[in-house]
Amino acid sequence: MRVSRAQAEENRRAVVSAAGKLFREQGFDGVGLSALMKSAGLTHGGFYKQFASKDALIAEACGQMIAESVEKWQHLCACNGDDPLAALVNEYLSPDHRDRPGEGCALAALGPDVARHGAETARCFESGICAQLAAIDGAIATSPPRDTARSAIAVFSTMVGALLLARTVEDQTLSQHILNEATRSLLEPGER
Amino acid sequence: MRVSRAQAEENRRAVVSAAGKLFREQGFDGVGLSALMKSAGLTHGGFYKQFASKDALIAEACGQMIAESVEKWQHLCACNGDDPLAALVNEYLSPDHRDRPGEGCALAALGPDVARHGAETARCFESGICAQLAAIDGAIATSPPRDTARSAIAVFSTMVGALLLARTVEDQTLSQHILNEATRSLLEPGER
DNA sequence: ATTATCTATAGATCTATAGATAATGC
DNA sequence: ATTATCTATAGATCTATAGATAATGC
Repeated sequence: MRVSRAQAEENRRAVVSAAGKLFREQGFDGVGLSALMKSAGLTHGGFYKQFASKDALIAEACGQMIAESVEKWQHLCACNGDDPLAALVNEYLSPDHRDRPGEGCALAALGPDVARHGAETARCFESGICAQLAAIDGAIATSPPRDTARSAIAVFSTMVGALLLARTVEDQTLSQHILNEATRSLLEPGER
Repeated sequence: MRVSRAQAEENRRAVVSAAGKLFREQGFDGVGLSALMKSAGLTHGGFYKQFASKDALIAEACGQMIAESVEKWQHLCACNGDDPLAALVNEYLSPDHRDRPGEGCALAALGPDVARHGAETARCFESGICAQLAAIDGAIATSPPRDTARSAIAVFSTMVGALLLARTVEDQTLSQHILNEATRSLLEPGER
């Protein structure tokens, strides 16, 4: 039943990865350790050899998700030097991102869960938010001027809020309209 | 042990009201029926004489929360005829609203929970969102022109997203900065 | 010999139900 | 007599732990 040290480490990574997906889809309280371990191909008994508690896994999964998001944003900016802001906004407000919360922005999927949880996960999200704000600041400076020159905080707020609205609404037409309208308001060209 | 019909109806309202507060504070999955009934001054055994299931209560509590929000928004607009948009934004992005999710916007507190839940609660939120968008549309038309003439969807998205960010962040200074910056971007005066 | 994972289980909590109780309302 | 609420409990699930098992790694 024992596996090699390398395999064990990969198993551990698989658990953290499965946790990231399942938490975003169903919330911290919506996933039990049994289902979680099963989703990583293991049984629940082995959990506590890898993690001190469910909260410890939550903290680690959050760190992982945040790191991935920030990296993805920086990559998007680097690959779209002529208009990085458009790249970020179009990606973030795409139907694909809306429909796959398990692989998307942890803040939009778990924000309220994090606010209810301990300070450790909150601080983790905070550093991610700051990094994403910095990415937007950089993107604004590099991108062509818009009609409505807005701060990074205003841009990010609009993005997160629009995604939340589009996910909450049932009517697909309205949902798409929200994404389109938010995108338009963030990217409409200016005269300067 | 039995109470009068009027009292029973008031007890029922107390349960729905307590549910609205506790759900917003701790999420649908974070509150058990036992704690919920206790918070309304009753024992858990009586729950199923009043509600068909926990899901039924969730749907009813959501309807109640949405109705209260919409009414509050309309009242705010009616009482601030000279600049209803400023009234809405200042209220929504106030530290008080940020710090009391149990009495605040259900969308910001429960958006992801609703998206994970059944279609019934989602439709309930959808009608509330439409009503709030209509209120913003009316407010924009009545309020003085802003530098950045934006659609109701963009304004609402920024409001919801900023509240979510301000609640997630741990650092109080940053949290306040988010609220201030979003408010400024939504209300800075225009020339027209 | 060590240890990653497994099966089994403890103790708590959750949703839901059953039957008892006692005050209302006809 | 009806019924709103109570106590008690069933059955499922949740976090966490204990001890068994079998393959790794020295």
